[in-house]
Amino acid sequence: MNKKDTKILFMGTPDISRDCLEQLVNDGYNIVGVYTREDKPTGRKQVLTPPPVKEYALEKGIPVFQPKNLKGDATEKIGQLAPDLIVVVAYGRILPQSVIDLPCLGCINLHVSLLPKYRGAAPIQWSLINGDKQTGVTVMRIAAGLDTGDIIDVLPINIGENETQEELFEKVALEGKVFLSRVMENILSGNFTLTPQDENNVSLAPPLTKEMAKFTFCEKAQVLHNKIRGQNPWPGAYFTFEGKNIKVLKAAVSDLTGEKGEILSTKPLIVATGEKSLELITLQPEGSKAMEGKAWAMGRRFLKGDSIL
RNA sequence: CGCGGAGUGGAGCAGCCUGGUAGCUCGUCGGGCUCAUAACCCGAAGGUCGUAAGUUCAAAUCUUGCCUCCGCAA
Repeated sequence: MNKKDTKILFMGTPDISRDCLEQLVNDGYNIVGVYTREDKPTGRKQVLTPPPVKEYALEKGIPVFQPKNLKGDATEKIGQLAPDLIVVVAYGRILPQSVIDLPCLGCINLHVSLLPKYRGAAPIQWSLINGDKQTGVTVMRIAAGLDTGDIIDVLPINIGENETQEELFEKVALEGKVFLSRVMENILSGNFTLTPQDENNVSLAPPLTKEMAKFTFCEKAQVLHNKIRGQNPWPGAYFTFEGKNIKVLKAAVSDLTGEKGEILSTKPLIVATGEKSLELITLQPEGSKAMEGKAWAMGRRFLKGDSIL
């Protein structure tokens, strides 16, 4: 089968999905439709905002579908589009078996982790929080269940020591879409093998929550640094001080030591932790804009030796 | 009308309640000290206090409208 004749149904929601869809369009595939999540109210004004994938699809004149689920009527609707292949990138829903069985070439999914590690919604975030040195993208054949299908191909990607969630996402999207493009060609030419996932090494990457984002200076500096970069920009790791939440956007581990929570330096702002200390480079107090750590320290009139535990 | 915080020299804040000469830490510039420095000392520049109106002899400060930024929630 060649690209033009292959009818592709694309499913995805966030930015990385948009990038992959764009790649497929540029590659010349026949995208017969795009499935994405419903528009969500966002921002302070609760404005209904479409997902990135939808915006792009509409721009390109591709039909967009946003059903609440894929069962029953929705399955029938997909059948009418008669796709040869369904490509899923971070759609946010699990496909029912009835849909998986529809396309003759099957369904494939691009997942941003080295499966079977980090199955689920937030693989990038967890790889950073756990301080991994490497992540990757996996293309697999979709099976019923959460990211459980047989692996078609894998692309490892190294993680920089100070890389944030935002930066890593961008890098992974960039490399991932090219990788997807290559794997797709192999699939069309029948040039691929299926490798089952090793069930003994499965781990999950559940969605992050605000509660998890809270930290104290009792933890180790390296652990905190990983939490901070893994949760920037969302949900944003924070600590509380005088009843207010202080979000830390950027930090670095320092070798200085002291009592937990003790301010070891105000210029730059360095706070002692459970092990070593943490330089707070950029932070954002509740109700304020992001600012330099030292600026916050000046405004609060901190002195070396004060504790902010 | 979802809840809330904030707009004061380049940065972060105080002052507002109890109206009456614009303040603090930092930065910038100049000079000094030092082997040297992100350290220290001396000096200088830089602000129609978001905006409009009202009250008053007098408003950063009190009242009201408007604009902008942000946190929470979604």
